[in-house]
Amino acid sequence: METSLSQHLDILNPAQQAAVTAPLGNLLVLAGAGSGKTRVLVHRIAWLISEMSVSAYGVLAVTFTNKAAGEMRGRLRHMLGSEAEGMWVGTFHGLAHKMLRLHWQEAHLLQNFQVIDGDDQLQLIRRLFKTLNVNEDRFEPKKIQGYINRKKDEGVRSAALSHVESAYDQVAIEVYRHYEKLCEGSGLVDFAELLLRSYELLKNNVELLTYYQARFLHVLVDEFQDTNTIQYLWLSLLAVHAKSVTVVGDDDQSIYGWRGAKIENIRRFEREFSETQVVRLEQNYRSTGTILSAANALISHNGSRLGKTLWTAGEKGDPIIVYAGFNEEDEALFVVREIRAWLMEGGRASEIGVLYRSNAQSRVLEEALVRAGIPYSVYGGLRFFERAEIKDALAYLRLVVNSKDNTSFERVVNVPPRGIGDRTIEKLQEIAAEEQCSLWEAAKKALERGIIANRIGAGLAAFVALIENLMAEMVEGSLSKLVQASIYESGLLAFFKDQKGEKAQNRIENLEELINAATDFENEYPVENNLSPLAAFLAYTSLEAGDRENGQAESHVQLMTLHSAKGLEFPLVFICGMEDGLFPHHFSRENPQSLEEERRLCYVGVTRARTKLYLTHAEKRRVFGRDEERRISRFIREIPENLIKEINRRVSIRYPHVQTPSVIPIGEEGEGFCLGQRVTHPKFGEGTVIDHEGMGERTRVHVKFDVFGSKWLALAYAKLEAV
DNA sequence: TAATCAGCTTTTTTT
DNA sequence: AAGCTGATTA
Repeated sequence: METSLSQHLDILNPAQQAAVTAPLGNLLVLAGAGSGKTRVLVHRIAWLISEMSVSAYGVLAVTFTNKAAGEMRGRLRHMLGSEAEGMWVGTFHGLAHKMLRLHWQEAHLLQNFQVIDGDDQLQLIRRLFKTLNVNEDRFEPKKIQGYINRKKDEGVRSAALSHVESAYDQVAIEVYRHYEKLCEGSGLVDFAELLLRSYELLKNNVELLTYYQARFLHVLVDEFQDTNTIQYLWLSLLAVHAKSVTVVGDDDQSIYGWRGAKIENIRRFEREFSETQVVRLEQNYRSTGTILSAANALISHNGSRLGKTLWTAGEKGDPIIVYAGFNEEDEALFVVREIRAWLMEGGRASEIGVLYRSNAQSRVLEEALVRAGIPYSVYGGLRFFERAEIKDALAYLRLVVNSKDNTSFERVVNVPPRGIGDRTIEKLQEIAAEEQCSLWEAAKKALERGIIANRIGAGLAAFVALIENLMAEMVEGSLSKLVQASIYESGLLAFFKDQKGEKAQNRIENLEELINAATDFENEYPVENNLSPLAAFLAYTSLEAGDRENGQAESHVQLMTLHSAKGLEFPLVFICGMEDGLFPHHFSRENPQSLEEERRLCYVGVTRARTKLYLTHAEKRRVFGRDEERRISRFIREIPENLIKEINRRVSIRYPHVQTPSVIPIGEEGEGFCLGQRVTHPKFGEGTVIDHEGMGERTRVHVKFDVFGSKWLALAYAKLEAV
C-alpha cells in the first residue's frame, strides 16, 4: 500500500501535494474546475490513513451526489483495499438517512418511516390545501412547497414561526404546521427533513452527539460551495472536535443557490473553524488555453469572488465556435452537422456533450439526432423511479411496509380502477378523522360495519385483501418475489396490458424492469442491520437511485442540462440556446445575485470542454408555441472576441415547421394513412384521421367520425379505407 | 364512476 | 406543443 501511495503522490502537482499532505487541522481547498479536486480528496484520505495512522473508522466523507460518493468509494477501495472499511462515505442525505435509521427512536420517528421525493411532497401539500380550504390560485402549492423547504433548509420549524406580519406567510406557516403533523402521522420524511431531523437528533442527544464527535475525528466535504445552512450546521456540530476538517470547493461553480446553497459558507468556514489553511488549485488539466481564457474572462464579470485564475500548461487549441441559427431547428441541424463531422474524423459519440439551460430544449435536439440516426441518451427529465407506473407499484409496497402511509393508500386504492371514486375516499377520510386512524384502518372498519357495500364494497374488499396478502408475503418471501407479486396481483400489469399503444408497452417494460431492479438490489446490497430488505429497497428508490441511468452511455452522445453536467467533461461540448432570456434565464434577470449564478452556470458549462467548444443560439425560437425574436446571450459578449470564431449560416434557409404529413406505417409499403386524411369505416361512416400511436400491429388511429364522434381504432382490425 | 373533451397553464435548474 | 384540470357526458 505504501509504495502505491508514494507513487500516487508523485503524479500530483505541488499544490495538490500541499493539499493532500497539509498538517492536521482545518483545511480549505479552493479547487478550480478540472484541477483534480476529487483526486485530492481521495488522496488526502489515503494519506491520513496510511501516513498518519488514522483509523478508517474515524473518517467521514461527504459529497452531494450519489455518483460522486460512489466514485469516491471506488477509488478508495482501489487505493486502500480493506483498509477503507468502516468509513462513512456518502451524500448528506444518505448519511443523514443512515443516522435516522440507526436512531429512529431518539429521532422520534416510526421505525418504518419512508422517504418521499419532491413529487410526493407536492401531493401532500395539495391535499392539505383541500382539507384546509386554501385557495390554490392565491397560494400555489409549489410556492408553499418552496417555502417549507427553504425554512427547513434554514433549520426553522413551523413552531418557531409564530408571529409574522404578512397574510401570505400566515397561510404558508399554517400549511407548514399541518404538513409537519401529516408527515409525522404517516411516517413520511422528505429530503429537507432528513437533514433537519438528523441535525436535531444530534443537537438534542448529548450522548449520541458525543459518540459521533468522538468517532469522526476526520471530516471531509466535497463541493462545499453547495452546502446550505442546515448542512453547514450539521457538519459543524459533528466536526467541532475533529482533528482534521478538509473542505473542497469552488465558489465559481456554485449553482444551487436556488436550492438554499450558501457560497458564504466557504467564508463562514474560514471564520468559524480556527486557523484554516487555504490551498488553491489553479492548474487545469482538462481544457485548452483558449477555453480557459474564455472561462476566466466570463467569470471575471462576477463581483465578490474569492479569486482564482485557472491556467494550463497545455496548448491554446482551437477557437470557440459561435453559431447563430435561424431558429431552434436550424440550431439543432448545425449541432448534428458538427457531430457528424466529428464522427467522420474518427471521434466517438460518447465524447460529445450537448448542454442546455432547460430540459425543454432537448426535444428539438433529439428530433434532429433521431433523423440523423445518431445515438444519444438524455440525462435528466424523468428518472426511472419517478415514472408514474413505477411510483404506483412502489406505493403498493410502501403501504405494505407502513399502513399509515395515507398518500400511498390514496395513490393506489383505485389504480387500476376498482370502482373506488372520490366519494368513497371522502367517506374513508371522514372515518379516519373521527377515529384518528389511517385510511387503511378506516377502510377495514368501513367494510366491517358495512358502511361501504355492494359493488364498491367489493372493490375495496379486494384491495384490502390484496394488501393483506402482500403483507403476509413480505414476512416469508424474498424481495423480488414481493415486488413481482405487487405488480401482478394488484392487476397493475394486467391493467396496462389491456391498453394498446406505445405508452402502455413502455409501462409494461418499466414494470418488468422494476422487478429486475429489485433482484439486482437483493443480490448486491448487504442486508442492513435493522432494516427489512423491502424497506431498504424503498429507501434506495427514493434516495440513492436518483442518479441517471448511465448504462449505455458508451456509444451515445450525451444530452443534459448544464446543472447535471457539473463534474463531467467531454472532448467536444455544445452549449445550445445561448440567448438572452433563456441563458441567462429571464427569471434570473431581476436580481444581480441570480444573474451571477447564471454566469457561474455558464462557467461550469464552458469548463466541461476539453478541446472543442461550440456556443449556439437561435435568432427565432418557438416559446409556448409562438415564434419569438431572440437576442444573443450577454455571456457570449463577455468572452473576448479573439477567442471566438463565428460560423456563418448556410444560405439555404428552411422555413420552420413545414408540416410533413405523418404517414402511418402499416403492412406493405405504400399503404397507410396521413393525419387529416378522410377515411370511411363500415359501421361509423366517414371521418378524419386526427391522431395515431404505436407501430406495426399495435398501430392505433384516432378518427373523428362525422356522425359518431371520435374513436380510437386498432388499425389492424378496423376496416378503414381511404376516401 | 369512468372516459372524454375543451380550455388553460406551463418551462429553470434537483439532492 | 403538451400536459393537466375541471366539467361534461355515458
